[in-house]
Amino acid sequence: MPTRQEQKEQRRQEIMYAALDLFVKRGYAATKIADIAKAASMSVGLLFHYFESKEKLYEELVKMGLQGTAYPGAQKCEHAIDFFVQFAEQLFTYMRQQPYVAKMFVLMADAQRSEGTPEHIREIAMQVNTIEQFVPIVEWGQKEGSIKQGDALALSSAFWCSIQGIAEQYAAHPDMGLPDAQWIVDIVRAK
Amino acid sequence: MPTRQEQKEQRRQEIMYAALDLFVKRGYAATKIADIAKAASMSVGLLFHYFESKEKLYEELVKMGLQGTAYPGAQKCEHAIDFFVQFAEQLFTYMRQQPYVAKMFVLMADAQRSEGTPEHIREIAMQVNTIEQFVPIVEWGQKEGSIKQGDALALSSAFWCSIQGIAEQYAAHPDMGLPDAQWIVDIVRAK
DNA sequence: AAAAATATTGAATATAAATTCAATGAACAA
DNA sequence: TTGTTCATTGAATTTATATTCAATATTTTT
Repeated sequence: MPTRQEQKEQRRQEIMYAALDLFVKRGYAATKIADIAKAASMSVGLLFHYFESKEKLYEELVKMGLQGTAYPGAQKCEHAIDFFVQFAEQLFTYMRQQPYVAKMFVLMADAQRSEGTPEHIREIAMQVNTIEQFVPIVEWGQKEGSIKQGDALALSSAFWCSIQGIAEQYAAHPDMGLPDAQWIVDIVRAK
Repeated sequence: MPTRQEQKEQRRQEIMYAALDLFVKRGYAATKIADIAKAASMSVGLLFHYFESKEKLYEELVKMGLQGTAYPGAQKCEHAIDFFVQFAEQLFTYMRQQPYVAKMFVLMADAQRSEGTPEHIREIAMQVNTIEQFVPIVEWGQKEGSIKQGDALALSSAFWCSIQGIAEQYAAHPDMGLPDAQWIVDIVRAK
């Protein structure tokens, strides 16, 4: 028998996962509190007992996304290209194992990109560094010969956006599966 | 001096472009009629003089997207890979030349994917054939040796989703530019 | 120029969705 | 056991936004 504290935490989790799923499938604005409540099998009133507003719930989700998203560093790679391989394979593995990883990935991107996002939430979402983190690694790989030539930021961006697009597809239709990570890494790989 | 018919058509266009821009930047649900009206420099009432509802406006946009999206066929390519090169380069060229191409691209994908889309609109959006159209070309290229091996549908999907992700980024931040089309084609290219 | 048709506006209304709340039930502490 | 606190509900309220409308201005037709 779980303590009341645990129960409470459990409830909050349920709400958050239900909201994450719907926010990703329909978008934040299109998702009704009533739908989230239904998905979490509870009344609207109870949902508000746990979260003071829809926006606050969104904020909590984005904060959770910020935590969970500790991407693997460029540990012990002989070649720069190996970093990208590791990165993509690890990410895809997580996504396959835990559906919420893919969803969170999409949620964070949305929060960053959409003009509809309340400013203070966008700021939180912006804290995940994304494209920029790849630039130095691309540059290293270009010197070294394992990464193709070209504007390093543009290459990083192409890689990242592709993963983004794939994550969106996967979040919406997990049944379709994820591609071979190597295929995507070929975007940056030297010929 | 334009005729009234032309004026009317002009007005409708203005509204549609304003709506396209906002739908893409914020999402359909998050976009307020009042915002569209302001972006199109007209009153809310006038907007309703031209479109009977927000949903109808959305529908018209999706129909427009269906028209405009006559993708180039696999004309006269010696190798399958050339088709993908042509396709990506042509698409990127259009996107660079006409901002609305990238926006429309994103709108259509959203309309297809989002659960929030009214069913009859989704059906219209679904008529653009996307991933499936690539499968036979991938298969041809695999026999031929110009496309890498692996599940043809998965490969097609990876290619398409990547372009999708890049288009989304570009629609939101056109200033960042588009990558070299060849980089993306490398997803499917045989080594 | 007068009449008719169309364009345009913004405030009024209707609708939809978020948020509150008073009431009830269940668990806990005494 | 009994009182107290927390969980839970759904209907009532508030707020946000789509939609309507009556009034006015402009253009076209006769």
